[in-house]
Amino acid sequence: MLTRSEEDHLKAVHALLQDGASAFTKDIAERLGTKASSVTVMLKKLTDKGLLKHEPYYGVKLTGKGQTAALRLVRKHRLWETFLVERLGFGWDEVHEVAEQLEHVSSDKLTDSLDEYLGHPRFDPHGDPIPDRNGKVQSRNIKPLAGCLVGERVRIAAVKDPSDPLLQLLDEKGIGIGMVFEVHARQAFDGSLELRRKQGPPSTLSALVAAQLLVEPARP
Amino acid sequence: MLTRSEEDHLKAVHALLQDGASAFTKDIAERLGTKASSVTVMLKKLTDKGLLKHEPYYGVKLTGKGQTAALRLVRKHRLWETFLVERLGFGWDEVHEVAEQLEHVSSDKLTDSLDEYLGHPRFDPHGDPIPDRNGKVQSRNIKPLAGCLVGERVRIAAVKDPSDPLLQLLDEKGIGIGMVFEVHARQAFDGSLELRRKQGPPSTLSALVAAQLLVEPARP
DNA sequence: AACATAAATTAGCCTTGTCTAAAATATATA
DNA sequence: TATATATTTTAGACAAGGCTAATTTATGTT
Repeated sequence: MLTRSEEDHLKAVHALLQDGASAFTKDIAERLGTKASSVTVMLKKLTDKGLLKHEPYYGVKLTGKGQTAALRLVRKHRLWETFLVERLGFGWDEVHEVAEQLEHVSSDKLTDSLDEYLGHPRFDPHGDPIPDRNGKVQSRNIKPLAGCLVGERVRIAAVKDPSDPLLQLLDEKGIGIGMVFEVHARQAFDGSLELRRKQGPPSTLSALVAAQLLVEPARP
Repeated sequence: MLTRSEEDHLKAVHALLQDGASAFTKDIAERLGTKASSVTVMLKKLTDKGLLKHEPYYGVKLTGKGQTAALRLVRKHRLWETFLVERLGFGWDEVHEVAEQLEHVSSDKLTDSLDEYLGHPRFDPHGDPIPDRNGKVQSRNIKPLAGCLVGERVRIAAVKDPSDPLLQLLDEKGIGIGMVFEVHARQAFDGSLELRRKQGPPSTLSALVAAQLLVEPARP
């Protein structure tokens, strides 16, 4: 059984390793709002429990056991986010903090029942994949919107680092997961993009925001 | 903001005071699976926070603020139990432990959304009333014992017309307000009922007496 | 009244998880 | 290569919340 703090550290490591990056003590601390010295202690503890490999002064890697545990947490987090948005009517920018608490409730029966109740969703409201009960995630052909060519037709698949201000901005511009756009123009001087949708007004996005949006190919 | 342990103690006090009984340190400890000495410390802490009145060596009472906080916990607990049973298909005997965890999730928006999602239920799967967002509890779901079915588990809530001889009779049979029984058998020919309690001997009541007793559903 | 017993409290210790400050290590630069 | 800097780890302190053991208070009995 893991404590809440252990779970938080495990999830932070998993999140940092996600993008192919490596997980450093200071990054974990920053992500959790604690100090590096505290993280060191927890890393040792999780290593002793066989959840990760921690070579002092070098990086951290997840063991198979740690990977499994981390994926269970991710699964719970994203299932709860889905529940909050789809059933309780939360905005997609209001769910993170609450899901952060709900994910620590430990009951396999609860998790699996919720999964079934929601119809085994494979992606959460932010477009991130939900691991199934065996830890399998559905993979997709996604890339940053910023790298798309003019004329490409794409579906918004996910938000890379979903911060509240960013989600709110997207909400204001009427951009959400699952929506389909055509890249209509790119400003050479600042890299901003103009998107067209089938109906409704076009939207202009800064290069910075476009780099945060992950898209998948969409049929015309 | 209350810690989880503070919430647990507050709820224990509230539960003990429910039946008109008084809350003693050792009872709280027993209920929480801790030691009396630990409880004493927490009682002092909650008293300092203005949630209860604790006269050392005498009892504990809830302040208005404490009552409000306790009712919010009860509300969350029972709403989650309802959700688990009605939506996720849990058995009524499987929900307590999970609801015990879920009730500590702090988000008013979550609680109120859940309440609305469930259609503002007024009683949980055990028949216990669910306080509304202002702490109001629905007048209880009471009915004459005489109309109960064999197998029902009920708490004695009131005596309809309390005459001295009747009260004396009940006293002799060891029956009082707040006690919980299971209706174990009904004699067809005269309508008399046999009641079983958790410990101790069974009691047989005439149909006349059973008509005088008002009961409410009780959890096992 | 005096004493025995039960319950509550206090005192002191332990574990967990955090912190700060100091020491150790790795890395970049002159 | 030597050294400056950034990062990590270690050492020691502290608060929360639990425990045991000893003390205090209330209550019941002779």
